[in-house]
Amino acid sequence: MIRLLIADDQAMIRGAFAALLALEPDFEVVAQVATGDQVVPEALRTRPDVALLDVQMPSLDGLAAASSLHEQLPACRVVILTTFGRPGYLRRAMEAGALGFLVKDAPPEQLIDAIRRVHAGLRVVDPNLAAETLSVGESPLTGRERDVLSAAVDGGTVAEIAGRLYLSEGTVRNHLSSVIGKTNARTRADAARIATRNGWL
Amino acid sequence: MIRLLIADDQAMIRGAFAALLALEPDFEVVAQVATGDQVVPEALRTRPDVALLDVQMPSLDGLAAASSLHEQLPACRVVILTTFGRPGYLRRAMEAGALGFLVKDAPPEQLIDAIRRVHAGLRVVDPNLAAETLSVGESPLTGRERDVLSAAVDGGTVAEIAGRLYLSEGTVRNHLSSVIGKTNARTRADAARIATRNGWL
DNA sequence: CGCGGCCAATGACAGATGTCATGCCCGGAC
DNA sequence: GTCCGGGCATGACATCTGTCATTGGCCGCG
Repeated sequence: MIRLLIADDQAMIRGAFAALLALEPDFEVVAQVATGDQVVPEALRTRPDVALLDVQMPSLDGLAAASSLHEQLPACRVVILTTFGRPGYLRRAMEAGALGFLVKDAPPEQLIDAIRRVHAGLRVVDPNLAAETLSVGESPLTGRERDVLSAAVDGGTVAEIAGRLYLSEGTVRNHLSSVIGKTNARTRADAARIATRNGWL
Repeated sequence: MIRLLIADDQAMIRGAFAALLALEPDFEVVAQVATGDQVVPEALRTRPDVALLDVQMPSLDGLAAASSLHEQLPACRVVILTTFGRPGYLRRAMEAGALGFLVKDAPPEQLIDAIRRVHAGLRVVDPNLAAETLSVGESPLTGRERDVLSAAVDGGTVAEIAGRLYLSEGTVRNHLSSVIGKTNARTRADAARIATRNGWL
């Protein structure tokens, strides 16, 4: 019997996954949580064999939750599940100690299969995404560049970003210029789009 | 017995919903499709009582699929299901003849309940979203403004947008300026964000 | 018919943005 | 120790953006 924990912020999806997985005779869903910070406490209480974590969750995302879970309960294997197949996510998931990484548009059998494999200690990664991750490479952005770009995604002006980060406008412009160069973007908005798509933010 | 059609581009979600709904003794999932353009043909073949349509689907979105389904098979009630509770979606869903509108972070029981109610001919709408829709109001954008803003979302320059739409740069700037004013945004990127959030694109 | 709205375009202007050169400080690598 | 890269800043520059006034053509409506 494989004991499962499901973490996803969307209740309907969570319930649907639980229903899907409960159909398997050797699966048992022992916990469901909606936020990242509930993962570790609930896992310590219910001792699942495998944790299914969505990347997008409020208060603590699935990747961060994975790493603290891996640290505090190494016996529990982690499968990361996400809507968006972003290269950076996969890289971070691996660094966080996850064994499995799936995108939600794969067929359900693949999830079921992945859970069994991961439970057996094997790694399971979407092959297309793995290839893309290798081709995209790591984020070329420095820490500060990432900060500045993150502050720019909501469409604010340079002055606002500078104010928010306590920097001079010139410095913000320099960082943004550097980011635009590194991402081969044409404008700051384009750079934000590219960095987001690659999971660099 | 309520016969169901499920349309969602993400196979895993589709399968999970199917599993969840099949647990109900009076539900029967008779069709699953991945794209909007498959909805009508499949519905004509399988004659479902209720169609569950996701908004985000390739080639034809759930809202467009809803309206042609409503036209060609009025007996089939439509429930729109979406990840993003955007006011504009709800408005368009109602115009397309949908009876139900739910966001995916509602609990699963609500979906089950909604299907039964919709099957009985009742309307089911998320109350929070309904309130927000009323407060946000209709899109203030003219057709051309929407075109220009849509072409601007990917972060291109004015020159690129002008080229793509066969307009002069000045005209594009005028439209963008108008959009920025109407959305109370500070920059074009901000306007794009606001319009997207409201489902105006 | 005239009015108003949408669309397209032009010209002009202030201000924002992206780029570049240059300088300083710091910490880690050699 | 020196060297180098990251972070921060300044100043200068060309260009791009956002705004405004104005013009004209094209509907649709009273």
